[in-house]
Amino acid sequence: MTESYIPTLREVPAEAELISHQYMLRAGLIRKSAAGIYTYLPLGLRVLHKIMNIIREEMNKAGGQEILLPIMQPAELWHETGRWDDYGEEMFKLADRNQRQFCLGPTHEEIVTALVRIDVRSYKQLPIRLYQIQNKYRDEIRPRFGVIRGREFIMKDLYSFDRDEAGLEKSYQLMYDAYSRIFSRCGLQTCPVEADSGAIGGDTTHEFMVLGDAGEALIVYCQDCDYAANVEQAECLYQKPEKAALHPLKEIPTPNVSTIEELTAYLDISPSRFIKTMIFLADNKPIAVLIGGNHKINEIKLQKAVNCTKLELADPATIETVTNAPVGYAGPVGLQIPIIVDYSAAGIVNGISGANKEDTHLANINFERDYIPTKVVDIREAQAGDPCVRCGGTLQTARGTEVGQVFKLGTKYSIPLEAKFLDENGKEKPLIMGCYGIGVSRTMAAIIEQHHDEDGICWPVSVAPYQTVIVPVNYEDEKQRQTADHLYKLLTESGIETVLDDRKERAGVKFKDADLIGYPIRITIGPRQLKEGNVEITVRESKEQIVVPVAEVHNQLLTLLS
RNA sequence: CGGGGCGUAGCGCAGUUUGGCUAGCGCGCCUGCCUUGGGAGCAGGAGGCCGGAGGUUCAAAUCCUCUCGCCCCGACCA
Repeated sequence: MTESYIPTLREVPAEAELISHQYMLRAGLIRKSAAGIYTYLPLGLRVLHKIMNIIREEMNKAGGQEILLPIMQPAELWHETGRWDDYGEEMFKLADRNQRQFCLGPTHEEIVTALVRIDVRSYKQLPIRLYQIQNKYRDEIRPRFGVIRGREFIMKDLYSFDRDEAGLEKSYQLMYDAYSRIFSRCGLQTCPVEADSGAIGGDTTHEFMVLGDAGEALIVYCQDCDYAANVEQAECLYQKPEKAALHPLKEIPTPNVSTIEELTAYLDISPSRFIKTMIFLADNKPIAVLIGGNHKINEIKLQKAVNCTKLELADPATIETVTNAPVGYAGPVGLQIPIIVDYSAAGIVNGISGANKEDTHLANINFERDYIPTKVVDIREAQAGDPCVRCGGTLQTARGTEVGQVFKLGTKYSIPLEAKFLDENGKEKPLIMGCYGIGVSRTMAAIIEQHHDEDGICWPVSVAPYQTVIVPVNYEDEKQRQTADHLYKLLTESGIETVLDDRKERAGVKFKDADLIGYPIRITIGPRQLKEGNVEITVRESKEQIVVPVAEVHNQLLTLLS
């Protein structure tokens, strides 16, 4: 260890907020090079390799074949699928000396499809499942949480090519199952959730979430069945309108009261009685969006509902032009722009919304009587307490970090890139694709989030950088040194990954570092036990200690590590 | 990109409001002594273009302008 590069830090670097980020820096696993870009130090790299090997084993078992695609990719391919522009600012773009355009691959669908179209001609060659473990580059708006959202990160991505939907279904299921095994072998508890496919595309997709408060994603899950979904995707049920007599419209003065929160307090009426009217710009054209006052708009669902490529909240000037009133007093009655109505708003009888007039709201607004909806759709964000779309049970929310995602892509890439094959009837067909990613570097952080205590990391044996650390209390002591050297040699030769802390440090320092780094097993060699020919074995996670004769250490370890 | 904050020794920070002598503290690092079961003690030491550029001033870590970087919240995203 005196010759190892394991620089631990006593103090928490100011930049790190998440536990996993702090421990990765302190335990000497990573060092930052720029925002969202990290160097892996020897211990960090060992963990990474452990995770990669688990992934490789499971991918190979599931019919995957490893390849290595280029990081630098020509722009032409991305133009063919339209993603050169669609991916937008998030892509690192560069030009060579002749001004040919390239990007640093944020993902590899284009290039792998272009590969397969060269060589695959016949249904007899299918299915094909190719994967790689490779760096990805995404110019994130905001890199954060250390390695969890980096601009350079390591991903395993597998692409499946099948002849038909049934084949895709099989590939998808194989990957789904492999992912469950991979994460469980890494010691991670994950929860697969239905998700939105974002810039990758396709219809069916699941994300594998590591649950925890630090997670960036919000998910909903059903208490009564196994339904779980990212809120980006989670559907909400249509609610039947209340049955009540319709009252005539009535203006109510609301001076300087415009937010739902203020209105609730000012009028002493529950938020669910309000119809929130928001003005958006969909491809730069204003639309009004109506939603129940106690709900939030899910912009992803909204964007799909209005089928636009750019969606943003309207600026105050636009709102004033459209509603003839300052921000905060928009309502559906009399609006001359398309009105998109969420289920939650459509069901409100005698609702309250803005009057399109400064300092005024309108009461007793009713669907179809007072405004004609352009569309009635599900565009709200699911929330705790909602009924489950599957079984009607009650939904709960939780936070999660996404460590993997599986997509059914279909022909989104094979058609524009003309990746085709001949079926047994000699008919030309596009390949049916799926893609399956695991954030490898992020997985490492997620494991720490789930396996740590106040002293440091508690690595699961399967991914620990080393399984065992030998700590002689005083390595200068002749007897201790002999025992330590003997055990180190014995264990190493028997295939147990072992570190010998031969540093000239006081025992406390060595213990602290061992706990911080999180070796699953520590063997302590001290004068007290050594007098009797014994050493102490400590299990990091449980802190359980046993005293064993030197001769039995090896056997004990085999038991503890299995 | 909007809002907030921070750049001073490897790490954590003080000093900046109110300009003023050689820029400090803790940890870490080096040497020696001592110590050796949970981040010891004593003594000595090395280490700074005070993020960068320009300006104001007799004088700038400190004031002004510009710039670069980093962190947090949001929008966006895996």
